[in-house]
Amino acid sequence: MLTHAVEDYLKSIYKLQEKGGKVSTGILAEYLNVKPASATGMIKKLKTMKLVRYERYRGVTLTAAGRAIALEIIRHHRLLELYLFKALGVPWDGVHEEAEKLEHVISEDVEARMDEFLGYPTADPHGAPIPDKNGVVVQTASIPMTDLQNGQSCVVAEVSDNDSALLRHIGSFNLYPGTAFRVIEVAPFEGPFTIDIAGQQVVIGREVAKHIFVDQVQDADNV
Amino acid sequence: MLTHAVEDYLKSIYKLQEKGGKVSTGILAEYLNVKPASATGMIKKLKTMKLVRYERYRGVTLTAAGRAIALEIIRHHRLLELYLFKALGVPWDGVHEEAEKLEHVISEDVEARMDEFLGYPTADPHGAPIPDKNGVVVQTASIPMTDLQNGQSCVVAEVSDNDSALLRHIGSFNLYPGTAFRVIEVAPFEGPFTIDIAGQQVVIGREVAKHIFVDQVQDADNV
DNA sequence: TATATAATTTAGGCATGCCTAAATTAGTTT
DNA sequence: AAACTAATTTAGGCATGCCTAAATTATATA
Repeated sequence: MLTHAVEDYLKSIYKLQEKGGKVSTGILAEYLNVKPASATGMIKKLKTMKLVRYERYRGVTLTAAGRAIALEIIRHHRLLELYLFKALGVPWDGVHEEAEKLEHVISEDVEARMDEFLGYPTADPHGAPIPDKNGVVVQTASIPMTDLQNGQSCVVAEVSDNDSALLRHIGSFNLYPGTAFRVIEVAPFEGPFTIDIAGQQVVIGREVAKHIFVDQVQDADNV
Repeated sequence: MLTHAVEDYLKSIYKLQEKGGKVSTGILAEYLNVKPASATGMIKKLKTMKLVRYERYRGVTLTAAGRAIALEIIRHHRLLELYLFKALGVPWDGVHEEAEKLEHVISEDVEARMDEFLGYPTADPHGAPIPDKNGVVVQTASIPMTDLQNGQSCVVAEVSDNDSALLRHIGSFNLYPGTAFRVIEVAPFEGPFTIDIAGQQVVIGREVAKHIFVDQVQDADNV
């Protein structure tokens, strides 16, 4: 059996690799709230286990075996988040922390039962894709909200899940995945976004907008 | 925060204390599948934490603080067992193992939500009492099935939960808590029990009967 | 190219919680 | 009471995974 630490490192390497190829020791350590020296030690261990490729001072990447484990843990995590949200009513800003602990101990059997209960879902409460049993993930082409211009219409696709307070804030505007809105104004000089959600006008700061990813939709006016 | 090991030791001391007062190092070690020397070390640690009373060579007992923690973990465990059984359909011979891992990581919030979902239950799938939020446990006066005589009628109250194969076996006779049956014959010389469950005759060996606890009921004939 | 700075690795330590082997204590016989 | 046996404790070790401090390597700048 793998230790929780090994699972966490693999998961983190996977996520960091998604946005930037090779992962440096420092970035990984920062992401895991661990000192770089500790990360070096674990990376060496992962290498002997053939779960990562690694050369000193040159960063680390997952092997196929390491990636498979990372995806399994991510699947656990996201299915758990959705299950806690839908079956037990845990608020969406609380599911991440809870799933973080459960993902390492849940059995494949219980996971399969949650999957069935949920109707084999493909996204967690924050819109992140749930890998299937074989580790296949559907990658979306969503863009950050900060890329939007005046007048554009879109649907929330995904929201960063690691900051509980931020999630509560975003939730207070009803900006859950699936919610449609239209940009009314982008204030100049890196200013905030004024948007229209179901007739309500809301102002969203740039820092918040960075954490919201959207899919554009054709505006009704232009059809 | 307490370590998983500390929680497991406290839970085990509680259970062993139930049936026999002071708990010896050896008994505790055997129960936990650990060497006596390891148990000695942990017991000393628990003593410095003021969770147990202990004198060398004289056994160990829980303090009020230790007991409170033990009961909280047992509550987690039994609520989880019932939740897995009822909400996710995990077979009753599998819930123990699963709950053993989850009990250490579940939050009070999630526990409260499961409790509510289940309608504030008082017993787990094996009939063991679930302590309430304040650590109050309702102790039952059930007797082992091996104490029954010819002709007696009773209802299954509780079944030992730690042997998965035994549970499957007991389940195959439908001897779940709440099931009523009547003793037709107790074979002499420590022989097996022949019982009647809803019109079906079944033979139960003594080794199995030891793990089944029952409440006697007044026989209809005698009313 | 020499040097300063940033990133990374090495070295040595610490806490947990387990182990085995040896020493000690308790309890039972003779 | 002496001797034996069983139970328990002490002593010393090991693996995990974290830490700090010092050494090393890579990279940018003068």
